[in-house]
Order: sequence, then C-alpha cells, then structure tokens
Amino acid sequence: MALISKSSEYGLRAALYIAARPDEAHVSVREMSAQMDISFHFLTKILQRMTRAGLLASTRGAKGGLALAQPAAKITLLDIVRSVEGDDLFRECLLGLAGCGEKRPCPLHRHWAKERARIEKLFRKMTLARLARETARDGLRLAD
Amino acid sequence: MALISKSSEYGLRAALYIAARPDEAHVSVREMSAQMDISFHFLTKILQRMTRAGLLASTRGAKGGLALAQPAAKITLLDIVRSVEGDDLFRECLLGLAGCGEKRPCPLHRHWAKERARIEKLFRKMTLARLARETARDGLRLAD
DNA sequence: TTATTTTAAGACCCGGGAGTCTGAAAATGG
DNA sequence: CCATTTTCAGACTCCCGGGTCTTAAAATAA
Ligand code: FES
Ligand code: FES
Repeated sequence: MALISKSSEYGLRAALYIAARPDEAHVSVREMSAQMDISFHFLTKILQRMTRAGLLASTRGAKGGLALAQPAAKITLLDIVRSVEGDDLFRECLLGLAGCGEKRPCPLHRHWAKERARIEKLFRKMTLARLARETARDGLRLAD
Repeated sequence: MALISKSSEYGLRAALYIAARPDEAHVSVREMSAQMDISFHFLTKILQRMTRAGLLASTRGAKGGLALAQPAAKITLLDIVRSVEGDDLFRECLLGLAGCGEKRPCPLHRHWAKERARIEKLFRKMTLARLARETARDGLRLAD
C-alpha cells in the first residue's frame, strides 16, 4: 500500500524535474512524459491541477510549457501533494475510524499519531530547492 | 491515501477484538461484523487469510468461531498486516519507482527510508498483548 | 438422524482511481 | 493570414480493491 497516490507521485516527480532544470525555460509536458515514461494525457491532468493551485505557471503555444510559479525554496512537498489529492492527508486514523483525534482515540492512535506527525513535518519542511540541490549533487534518478 | 488497505484495517480491528476478550472462548465472525459494523462476508474472507497464515485458529459449527492461534504476546502488527496484504509493505519507493534501495535511490529515498523504518519498527515491536492491555485500561474504541 | 450454527470457498458485482482519446483554445513563427 | 506547437477541458474506457451472494462442509444439540 502506497502512502500517496499515483497522481501525487507523478506530480512530485514532475515538480522535481522542472526544479532540477538549470535554466528558467519552460518545460513541456511532452518532454517530461517522455523522459520519465509517464502517460502524457494523464500527466497533463495532474499538472493542470497544480497550475490551478498556483504552484506552476503555464504558457501555451510554441515554446510554451510549464515553469515554477514560485521560488523553489517556497514550494514544499506538502504543497504539491495537497494540491493534487486534497487536504485531509496526514489526518486519517490508521484503522480507518471516523474522527481521528485525542477525544476518541483508537488503540493505535497514540503510537500512530507520533509517526504521522513526523512524516507530515518532513513533507512540510522539505522544499523543492533543497531536493533539487541534492538531486543534482548526487545524480539521483527520477525514473525507473 | 491510507497507509494500509481496508482489508488490513479490518484484520487488525478483528484481531484486537479477539485479543481484548477476557475469556478464551471462540468469537464468531457474525458477532464481530455486527459489533464493529463490518460486512460479514468481507470480514470472513480476511480472517480466512489470517487463519491460513497461522495467526488464527478456526472451529466450525455451533459454538465455533475464531481464536488466536498463538499467545497474544507473540503476534505483532506486522504479522497481521503481512498476512493480509503480502510482504512488500514498507519496502516501496515513495515516488513509486521500481527497485527502491541504496543502489539507485530517488531524491526522496534518504528522507523517506528513515521514516519508513521507524514505522516498520513500530509494527514489528507492537504486540496484540500490549495493545489489548492498553485498550482495556483506557477504554479505547474499535469502531466509529 | 435431523436441524441448526458456524466457517470455508469461490463466483460475482460495483465504484472509483488510473489512464486514453478527441477536440478545442492560445501562442509563436513564417 | 496559415501552420505548428503547446496547454486546457471533458468525456470515455479499463482495472482492481472492496463488497455481496451462494453453496458446501464441519461441528453441535436435540
Ligand atoms: S483514532 Fe485511530 S489513529 Fe487516531
Ligand atoms: S528509491 Fe524512492 S524511496 Fe527508495
């Protein structure tokens, strides 16, 4: 079971792809879908959501494409994932019970809430800028 | 997006339900499905998998039902979840890339692997006995 | 034996995420 | 103007996890 959806995975990979670009030029969906082996049309839909959320800036027509709408240091993983799959990530009960919280905790709440908070913090603190830097420094991969 | 599947959630809740029973009597699927508001037939399928995995012992016929096949102190959350949804939990890349590992890490591997290991450890160390004890002591809930 | 209660097993269905396809609209270059 | 390249928008199909249903088999009680 994956922590995030396929859509979020693709959105993160695309954001990293754009941020890792040295120049500021726009990147086309066509190029990203080819380089990372992701369905062009499906990736398009995901990036549209991120554009509407104000994370990306799009330009149509020849020489068009997508670029970051904010400095890479301002965009966090949480921003991206939330823009793609909604806000209630990191708020759900591990056992799927309704109303996760201190008021009516399930047997695993105390233990799970602690780990969940750590992951949420990781996503909230990690910026595209930092990841792009690490990616370039260590030559990390964005595809299989 | 949930960390574990609905099937695992139900399997965990049922295991806790059985472990929380003071007496050693067998518990019927019918009772558990009613008490926790889970589909009877669906819960049956999940508990069958746990039975085949050697976690539960089943007895058919009148007065039959399910019981733990091992002492509650020997059964971990990891045992249960693995029996329900396979072994490659806690081994997958956060970005969904094939072959997660130190050899060909993705940009998030270093950060994600650390958190993933903590959760895996939590599941590996936590026993039904301990959870049942805490559940009884604090009157925690197993249903909405 | 017969009826009842329970798990075991597997076929079946359904809804939603994942992915495809078609046709626009916008921008550029000639 | 026209042709090309790109994003935008939405309808459409496919697949599988989640859930239902039916039948068999095992055990108990009368
Ligand atoms: S109530 Fe279950 S994790 Fe919070
Ligand atoms: S390779 Fe991506 S998390 Fe390990």
